[in-house]
Amino acid sequence: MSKLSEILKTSKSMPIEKEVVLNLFCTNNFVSEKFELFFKSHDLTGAQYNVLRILRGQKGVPANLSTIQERMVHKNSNAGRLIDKLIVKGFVKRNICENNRRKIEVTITSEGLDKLTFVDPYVQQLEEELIHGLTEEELILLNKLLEKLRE
Amino acid sequence: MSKLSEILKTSKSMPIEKEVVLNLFCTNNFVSEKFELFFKSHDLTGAQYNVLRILRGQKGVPANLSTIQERMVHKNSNAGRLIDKLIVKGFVKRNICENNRRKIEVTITSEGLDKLTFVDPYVQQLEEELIHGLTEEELILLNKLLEKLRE
DNA sequence: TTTATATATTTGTGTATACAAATGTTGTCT
DNA sequence: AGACAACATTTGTATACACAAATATATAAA
Repeated sequence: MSKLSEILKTSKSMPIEKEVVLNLFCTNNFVSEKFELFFKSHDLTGAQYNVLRILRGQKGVPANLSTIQERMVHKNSNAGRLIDKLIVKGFVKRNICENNRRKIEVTITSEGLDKLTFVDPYVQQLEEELIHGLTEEELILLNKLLEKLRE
Repeated sequence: MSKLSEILKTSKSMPIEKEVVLNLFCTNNFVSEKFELFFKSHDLTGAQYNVLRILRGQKGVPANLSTIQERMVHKNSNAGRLIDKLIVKGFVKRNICENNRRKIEVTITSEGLDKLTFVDPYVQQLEEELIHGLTEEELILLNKLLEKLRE
């Protein structure tokens, strides 16, 4: 089920630019599904996991909502409500910033850090599994081509 | 804003497998955003456009919901409610199948066909714009690598 | 014919996304 | 100080997605 024509259940050929767009879409779906399935089994979503990683990267320095929002890969999702869910799960805490009471300071809790250290190796394993068919050179090339597409 | 480190606003290096996954995600976002923005300006969504194309491909032969569902790139979305919206817009019509009254026969209307023929050239233009930075060989290579990732 | 099973679609519901408007806070200009 | 714009976050709302349950029809078995 890996070839594009099998996914689209069509025998028609199409211009290469359309093929690239559809291939990108399908491959992203394929990868995202695996990740979301995995995260779900750990009561997380991909976006939540990424926010936790951003907060860990702060090394204790609190981050406010707008910085979290702009660092998120999932640009669309609403950082505020996402943080609320992580608070309920006990993985982050929030305080109003003393110097600027408009801002909110978000920090990862030790439970959040524990969750990350527990989950991280499995994430890496999944990443390795996903790209196992490609050689080092192919991966470098793929990165280069994907980046070039965004220029 | 095309380099991954700029998007993630981080200077950290990361293992290549993580980079590939994030790059895939970001490039797909980049491309999808452009398409959805375009479709929105024509009162369509990407999924709706794809369904219309599937129906045109039927060349008059009605398609039932489950076939539409399995041919859709957007596997997650609900073909039934999506078709309802296209009916409201007048682009498709539905009938109960005479031979098997469980099934629903969906066909594209002439308004739907008109919409497609109007929109199609702009879609192609957008596709060409998106991939303009890559040579023919690079596109072929990218397709190959994306497909290999799904194996 | 009744019962059971498979198929095709519809509906319901909780969650997520997209975007606009509202709220509260700070800084600036007069 | 008062008015006003800029900023950070929250809330509202319409739409979309994901998944389970319900409905309706057809097929097969007893």
